Amino acid sequence: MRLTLQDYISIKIHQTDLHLTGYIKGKLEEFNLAPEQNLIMMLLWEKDGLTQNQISQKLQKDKTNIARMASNLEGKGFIYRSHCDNDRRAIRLYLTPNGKALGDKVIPIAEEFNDVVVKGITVKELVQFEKTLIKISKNVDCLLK
Amino acid sequence: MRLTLQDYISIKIHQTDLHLTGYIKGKLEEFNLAPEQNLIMMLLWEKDGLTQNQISQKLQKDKTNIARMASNLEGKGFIYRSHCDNDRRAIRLYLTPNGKALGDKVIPIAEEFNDVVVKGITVKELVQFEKTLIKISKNVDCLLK
DNA sequence: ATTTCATAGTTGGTGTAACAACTATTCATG
DNA sequence: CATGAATAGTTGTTACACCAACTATGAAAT
Repeated sequence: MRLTLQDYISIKIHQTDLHLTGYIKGKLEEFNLAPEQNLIMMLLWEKDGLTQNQISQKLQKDKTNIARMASNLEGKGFIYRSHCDNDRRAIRLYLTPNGKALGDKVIPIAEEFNDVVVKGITVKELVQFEKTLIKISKNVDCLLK
Repeated sequence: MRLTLQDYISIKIHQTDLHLTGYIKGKLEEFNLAPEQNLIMMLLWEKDGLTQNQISQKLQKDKTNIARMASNLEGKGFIYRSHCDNDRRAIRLYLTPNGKALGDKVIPIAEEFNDVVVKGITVKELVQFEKTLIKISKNVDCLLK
């Protein structure tokens, strides 16, 4: 029996992800911050001065994406980049005063966003959901070895 | 208490989606077919001659994306485009012999992909997972009104 | 110390997504 | 049937995601 597109769980996940991204994109628009750029900022608000490589690992993103997003954030005046003294290859990202100030406005929005997302979902349900997500991730990760 | 990035369910969904996309991308590479292009092909293998607008609705994608992907698929020789006789605005997509032949090879891979994704997950667990996904989608959809 | 390998980052290219502005056709209404 | 609204598609722009190929720097090994 042939599957229709709607039978593929991967497609449902993909479409949900697009909904989520679209939603948060709208929320962040007024701050001139794109969703993935915001993730870098979230890391820096937590710990300033991370290298691009550290950010790349934490966000599980390609280093090329981080480089371009960092360049973009620098252009917007939220961060500046400076070569690391110990290792001249590495570049550390530091918040500008503007970037620091932005956190006070954006962090509450991020937390409120999460509240909206999980509304009407019990803790138990969410935990089970995350378990299934992890199973799915692991099922396809085996390719990478 | 401040959330770390890993506490955001949306980020977990996003990263799982990226894993899935990366996996299927690898599987389809040898056929010169990108993941989202494949979705259009899946629809056409099911029912040939759909308009771009119909495809756009079925895939819940922006019409601009469909237009460009269709143009791409035409360039690869898998489909051809032809203005609809009843409505000169609309463009129908038709499989070429090459495109038809591709289905015999790719459809089994798509179904095998789904098998891999849901491996070790019970039907009950999957149903619950989908319910939660829908809840999450609905929670952010309210913005659109 | 020199060669070699590994690591951090950049650049170029392709493939999605989403939005705005545009053309061309069709429909709806007076 | 003429005008305006709606619809189908295209083009341009921005932001990711990923790959390959590149530079620069650092580390390891003989």
